[in-house]
Amino acid sequence: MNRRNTPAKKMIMELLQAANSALSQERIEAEVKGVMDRVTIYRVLNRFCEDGVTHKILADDGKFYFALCHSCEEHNHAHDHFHFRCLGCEKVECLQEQVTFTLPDGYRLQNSSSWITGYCKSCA
Amino acid sequence: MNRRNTPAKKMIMELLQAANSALSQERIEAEVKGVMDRVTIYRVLNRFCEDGVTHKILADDGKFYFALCHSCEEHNHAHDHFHFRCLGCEKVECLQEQVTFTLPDGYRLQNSSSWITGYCKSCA
DNA sequence: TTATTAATGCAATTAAGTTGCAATAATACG
DNA sequence: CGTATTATTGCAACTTAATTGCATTAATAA
Repeated sequence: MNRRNTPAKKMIMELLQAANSALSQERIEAEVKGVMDRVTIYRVLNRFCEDGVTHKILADDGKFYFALCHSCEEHNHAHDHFHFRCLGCEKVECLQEQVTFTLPDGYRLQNSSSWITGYCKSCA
Repeated sequence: MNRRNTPAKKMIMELLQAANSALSQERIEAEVKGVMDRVTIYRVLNRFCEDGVTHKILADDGKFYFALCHSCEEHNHAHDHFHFRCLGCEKVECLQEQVTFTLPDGYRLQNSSSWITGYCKSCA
């Protein structure tokens, strides 16, 4: 199952790199308008995730956002920071701010996900 | 538009009170099995929200969970705590643990939502 | 006891994402 | 370079969670 280098894949990768933030399928679809099918975008993004070059996070708007893995170790994506979703430009970014908490006694942690919405510097 | 006291409404309210945690429509539907329509459950729950007796929160599984308002002031629901969703019993509960963070300069806060998944004391 | 209209049930729709399948096109190999 | 292999694509159809339209039912005010 060797991956192939297709125009769709290249274009989506470029968008992710240029954005320097997490993008939703919806957003990418808007950017590539008509160049490729809706489903292709989903499939390319999910393949990126399988390959560990991106990860997807479910935002507090119920949609998935895809971002390039930078500080993610293989199959252990770093998510212990807050995610910010701008209601203006709709960009999603990772904040420096770490998420910290202590679980009640006897609880076992599996995952955590913290979202902040508002307006980013340029949109405020 | 005066509200009426229907069996559906009563039953759902009792479930919410008994649960002492946030419930999804799915969960409520399972509990009332066949007594009322799926859509009715959604409508009752959403009316509760309109009336300020419950609030709904979108969990990190993409589903809405409804909980009675206790420490919520009118139209200003208190959410500055972590929410815990148990992967075993599927219960959602509010933790004591407060969510704290400082936004980068120039950012404006609108809302925040923090979720932790794992196994609660009885399921661990 | 009846009239008003909120609430319900059922079918259909929306939104985000996934799946099946035949057609297309990267790429490995002779 | 030409061909075979099979990953990738596009289109239609499906899934899941939730909402909407509309005719019918049933709280409740009179």
